[in-house]
Amino acid sequence: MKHTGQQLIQQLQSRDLVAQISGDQELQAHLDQPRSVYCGFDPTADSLHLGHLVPLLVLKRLQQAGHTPIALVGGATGLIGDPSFKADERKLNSPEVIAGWVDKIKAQVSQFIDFDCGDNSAIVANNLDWTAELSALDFLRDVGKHFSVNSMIAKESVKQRIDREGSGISFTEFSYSLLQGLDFAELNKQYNCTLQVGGSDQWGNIVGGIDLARRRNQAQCFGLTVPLITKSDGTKFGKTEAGAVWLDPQKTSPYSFYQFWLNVADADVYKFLKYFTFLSIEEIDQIEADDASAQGRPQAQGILAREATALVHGQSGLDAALRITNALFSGESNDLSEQDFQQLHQDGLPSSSLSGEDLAQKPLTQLFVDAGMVKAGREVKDALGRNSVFINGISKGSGDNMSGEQLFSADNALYGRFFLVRLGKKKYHLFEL
RNA sequence: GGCGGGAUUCCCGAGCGGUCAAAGGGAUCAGACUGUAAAUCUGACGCGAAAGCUUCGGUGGUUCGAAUCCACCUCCCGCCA
Repeated sequence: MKHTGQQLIQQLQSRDLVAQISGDQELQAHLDQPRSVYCGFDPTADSLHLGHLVPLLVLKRLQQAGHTPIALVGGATGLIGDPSFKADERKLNSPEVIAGWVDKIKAQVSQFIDFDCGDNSAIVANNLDWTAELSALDFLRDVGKHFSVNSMIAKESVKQRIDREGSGISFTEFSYSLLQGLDFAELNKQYNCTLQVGGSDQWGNIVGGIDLARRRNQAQCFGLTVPLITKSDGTKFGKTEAGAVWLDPQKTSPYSFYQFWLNVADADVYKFLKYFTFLSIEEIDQIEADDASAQGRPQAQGILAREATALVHGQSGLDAALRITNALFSGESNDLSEQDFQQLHQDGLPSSSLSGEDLAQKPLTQLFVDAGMVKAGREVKDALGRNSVFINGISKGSGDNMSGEQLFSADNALYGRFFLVRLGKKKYHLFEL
């Protein structure tokens, strides 16, 4: 082992990665030996998003420390839906849809942990494997018998649903924590897994699993939760105007991903460096000290953006993101070469082509909505009203809305076919004739 | 099964026959200030370039006029069984 359990836990704590922990001293001693650790990911969409990244990285950190990570994909639990701290009952997705998502999430999770490093190579499991054939009666007798409804309804994670006027909880969702408990007991039996990691909203479910493993397997298990990620301004972490920040490059391009990190508030950036990078605490402290003593813009966001993007999208993804960023945000974008434009397109800068017909008939508002730049024409109208729409660097106003044909004529294009449109300060789109 | 309560624009939430595209807050977008931050201030915030068009769970009805009243339906919640 590279570190003692105590060192390992202290490291995590120094990064503020520990919200709750069970059996403090015992867990530390337990981790002096190589152990198996699991974290579950339910397929609630076709991709994981930033919220999943912290526990996933904790799994990686534990693997680096010599433990065996087990990534559990919730093919079964995804069919049910976790009610923990959710305000409303959620609608169920079809088994076919979930099965498709399971495959995608398995692949994503697998990027982050090492499957080829000897004794502690990672494992991916699917809880559908031990629940699909389980009969309802067996489940009620073998699992349900170990859970007390009294304690389940007392749990904070479902209290809101039980107390709150106008909401309720179905038996299906209420039973969720039994399934998760079963997962822990099952992984304990199959792989001798003794630690579960999860978000702090998972604490209730994890504790349930620890109890079940003790009762069914006479095993002592532990839980560790990572804190809920918050932002200093109180808005939800991991959202942009386009919605969630996904790990799938098809859903959130490496460029957008990079930009997300670059725009993190100063008040959050050092915290996020601890969560989302593998830089040492000393390095992060040094960055913070340097920023504090320097004037102007801190360097932390740039470091965070590069580290996180490389971690999720690899060096090539980072390179593409940097190429676009440099082209758009430093210097004159009109200086770009023809090859540069082609590269931007390949690198994933949002692009679309223009047809003569559309240009003749549609106002800019409609053209930009069609291109996916904005959700509603109103945003364009608003921006035009403030002269903050730029076509190849030239500001356009409300009067230009109807003259798309002229604005996007070949004469005005760069290299006869490219238009780089900027809406507001940061939203770019490449149009091609 | 019985009895009550509810469904409003992304979210929360007012409205209870005309003055309602619908208060207020949050989120979001644009502008100023900046550092592609934060905070603050300004504007926008159903769709539409506009004329105008379509909304307040659904379907019918009463009325000159309905988110607001009536009937039925759907879904949700609570209490009791």
